[in-house]
Formats: sequence, C-alpha cells, structure tokens
Amino acid sequence: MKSPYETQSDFLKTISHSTRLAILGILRDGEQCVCHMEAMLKLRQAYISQQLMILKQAGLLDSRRDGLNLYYRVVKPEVFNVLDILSSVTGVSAKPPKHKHARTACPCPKCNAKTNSEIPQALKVLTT
Amino acid sequence: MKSPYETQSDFLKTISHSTRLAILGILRDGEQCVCHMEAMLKLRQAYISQQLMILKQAGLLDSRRDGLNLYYRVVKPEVFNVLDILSSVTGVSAKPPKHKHARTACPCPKCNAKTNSEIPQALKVLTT
DNA sequence: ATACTATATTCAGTATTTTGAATATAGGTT
DNA sequence: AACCTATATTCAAAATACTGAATATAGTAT
Repeated sequence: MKSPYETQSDFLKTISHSTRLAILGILRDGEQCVCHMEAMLKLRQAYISQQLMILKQAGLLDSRRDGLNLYYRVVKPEVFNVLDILSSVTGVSAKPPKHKHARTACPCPKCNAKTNSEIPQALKVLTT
Repeated sequence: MKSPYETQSDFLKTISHSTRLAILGILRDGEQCVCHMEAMLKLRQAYISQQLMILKQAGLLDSRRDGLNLYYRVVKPEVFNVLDILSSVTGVSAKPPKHKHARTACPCPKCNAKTNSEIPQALKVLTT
C-alpha cells in the first residue's frame, strides 16, 4: 500500500521531534525507566509517556516491567546509526543531559544501584 | 537559541516528506532541472517548486540557471548518507522512477542530450 | 480490601504542515 | 515591444502534529 518514500517519511516523522530525539539519546546506553527520563528531561511524566507510546507504536521501542518500573529500550540499534549521521549532517551532536544531577532525582532501583551497593550485602539483607 | 535536538529535528522535518525524499533521490545522480522532476514524479510544477523552496531554504539545495532552465543540486552530499541509513533502517530502499519513460517527457536540453547527440554535430549546427 | 506508586490514556485547544488553485515573475525569442 | 517558457509565490482550506489538563490503570505493599 505504502510507497517506499512514505514508509521512510513515516519513520522520519516519528523521530523528528526534539523530545523523542532526547529519549532516544537517553536510551543509547541501554534501557531506562520512565522516571529516569522524567528526571533527566525535566518534563511531566504524562508527556514523556505519550512520546514513548509514539515511539513504541512505530516499532522503535519495547518495554519490560520490573516491579513498579517499566524499562524502555530501543529495539533496532540501527536507529542509533541514523542519529550519528544526523549529528554529522547538522553539525550539532546532541548529548543527553548529565547523569549526575538526574540520578539523584530518579527514584528507580537502577538509578540508585550505585548508592545501594555502598551498603554491604549482609547489611542490605538485614534492612529489608 | 536552538537546542541541538531542535536543530536535528528541524533537519529531519524538512526531509520527512515523501515528495521531498523523492526529489533528493532524483538529485542523487547530480543536478536536474525542475521540468525533469515534473516528468519523473508526475506532479504539478508549482507543487514541486514549493518543495524545492523548502529544501533550498533549509540549506539542502542550491540552484543554477542555464538559459530557461534552473538546475537544482544537493549542497551537502552527507544528506545521501542519511538516505542510505534510512533505507537500511526502514528496510525499504526508495529508487527513483525509471528514467526511460520520463526522459522523453522532459523537454530540457540535459534530458535530451542523448537524443540530440545522435544528430551529427555538423548537421546540428545547420538545424539551429 | 485499601492505599500508594509508576505509568498510560483520553480529550480538547492550538499550532504547524500539507496540498491545491490561482497568479506572478524572470529570462529568452521573435 | 509582445510573447512564450520555465519556474516562483501567495493564499486558503484541510489534515496532521503538539501540548497540557485531567483522569485511568496496573502492579505493589500494608
């Protein structure tokens, strides 16, 4: 039904949005939960969720639940190739905001892994 | 003023349009006049001109006049890299329509070069 | 069961993009 | 100058995308 050009422009349309590009940027290093993006991007949760749905419906993302948290990841790593080329064409490389600040703000286990690991395993068991 | 993500999404927005992708596809082999695209794409001239302006204002194209004809070309060849990656990500490669049919329909000197060259140079001078 | 937490969905108003129709212009030819 | 040809511009209607506000849901813990 769809011409190749339409298929391609549909794909481009789903990623030609600054928030969605930022999300993809965050997911470069692997899966992340929604609350993490919320902290990094400083945007409302509902809004981020909307953009995640758009990316997911387009088949770019998939998600995995772990307890209360949902971790999103990029399904096709080739997407990152597009982002790379994009940086070179536009001359600007969009790095996601620094982790440091956001990590403290995001409450998910993954983001707090480092902090938690400072608690010795033996002690950790006791505190649970 | 503009964040890197905005710059990138602006670029993506200008190319995420099937007609504009088709135009870029046609310009892969080098500059072409508007009437050529008109014949290849079978779209109205005014419409193609609009899309050309969008691409030009975005800094992707430039044009050169030769007599009555205006030849457009892609300024940054890196753009083609984006198109290539795009094909691999989407799984569809968008080839421009066959030359053969269009060439006869396009009246510009460039497209009729082959036909004209069949007329011996000496004779050609006489016919002019 | 109740309450809480992380995430999703719906809806509506606004802004932007798309597309077509009509018209304008600039350069070339006679 | 008058006319033709190739291309550009303007305008408006229709379609689509963006964004925010409010609300819903699905797990989890108590």
